Amino acid sequence: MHLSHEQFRELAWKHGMAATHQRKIIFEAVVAAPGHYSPEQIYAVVKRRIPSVSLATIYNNLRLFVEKGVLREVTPHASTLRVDGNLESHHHLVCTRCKSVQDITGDFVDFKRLARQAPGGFDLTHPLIEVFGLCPRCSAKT
Amino acid sequence: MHLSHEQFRELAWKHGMAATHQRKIIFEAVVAAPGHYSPEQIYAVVKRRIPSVSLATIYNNLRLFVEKGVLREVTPHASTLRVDGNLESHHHLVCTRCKSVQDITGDFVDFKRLARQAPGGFDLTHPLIEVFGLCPRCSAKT
DNA sequence: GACTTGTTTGATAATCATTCCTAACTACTC
DNA sequence: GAGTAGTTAGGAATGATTATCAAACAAGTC
Repeated sequence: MHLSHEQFRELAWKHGMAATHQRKIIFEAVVAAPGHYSPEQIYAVVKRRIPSVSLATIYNNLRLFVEKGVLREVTPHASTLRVDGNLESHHHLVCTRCKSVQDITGDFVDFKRLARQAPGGFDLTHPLIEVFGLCPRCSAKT
Repeated sequence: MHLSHEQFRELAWKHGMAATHQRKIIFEAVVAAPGHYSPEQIYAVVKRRIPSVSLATIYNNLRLFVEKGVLREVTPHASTLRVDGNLESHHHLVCTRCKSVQDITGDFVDFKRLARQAPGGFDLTHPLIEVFGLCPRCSAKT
């Protein structure tokens, strides 16, 4: 996907960011990516169009895009490993802002339907569900 | 939670691991943790009972526990940031082994029920769902 | 179109979580 | 209780991400 300078400027404007060339190219690279690229991969793509670009610029702008709500983070997670000692069947409620995790039990997923919609071969014998939202504390801060 | 030496030995045995003292203390620390502790926090707890323990031992054993299926990882994630350029409403199917993420659309979550079971104050106005399983490739390898 | 101000960039150093390495130790077998 | 394979402690190494800071830039003002 390519945008005109005006289109991108409007998009950036709407989210309170200056419309720089780098930002436009990075945004295009992310949206055009077939899957979910890592910063390094995006860097490689952007470098083809702006050879002088710095990896730090990729990181800065990805972060900015996520903060401004233009893009979202896949599996938002605490920056460190967490393990689950709760051996009962349960799901998780994850706060996208502070990354806290609460356990939740209950039967709110239609697994039959899910299985039908999942691509063939995806093994859902022990599905775990994670629901993202805002915990009370972060929600209050807004 | 404290286990007798015999109880832990049996548990370890069942999962094909040797029953070392360190492992027992680490396991107890994780299961006793009220929330989801980080490796550093578990290290601090274990250190109170085994002052000479090394942080690497915590990491090694947490990884082992997860591999052997004794504990599970909270929000399994790729070791690097991923952003989502898909601006349509959709959910994710995440492979717990290779960490790949596929997009999935569809209506398999009962949000009313979920809202009822979520603790008060948790903001679910833009819920994202992530379903963990095994992608076809990893599922085939077993 | 030049001026100004606050923002962004690029290059590199710094930081943080995690893994690797190796010699010394343990659990378990016989 | 000696042998052996697997485990540990400790520190060095790695890899992802963030901080720093001087130079370049965006965008509003004249």
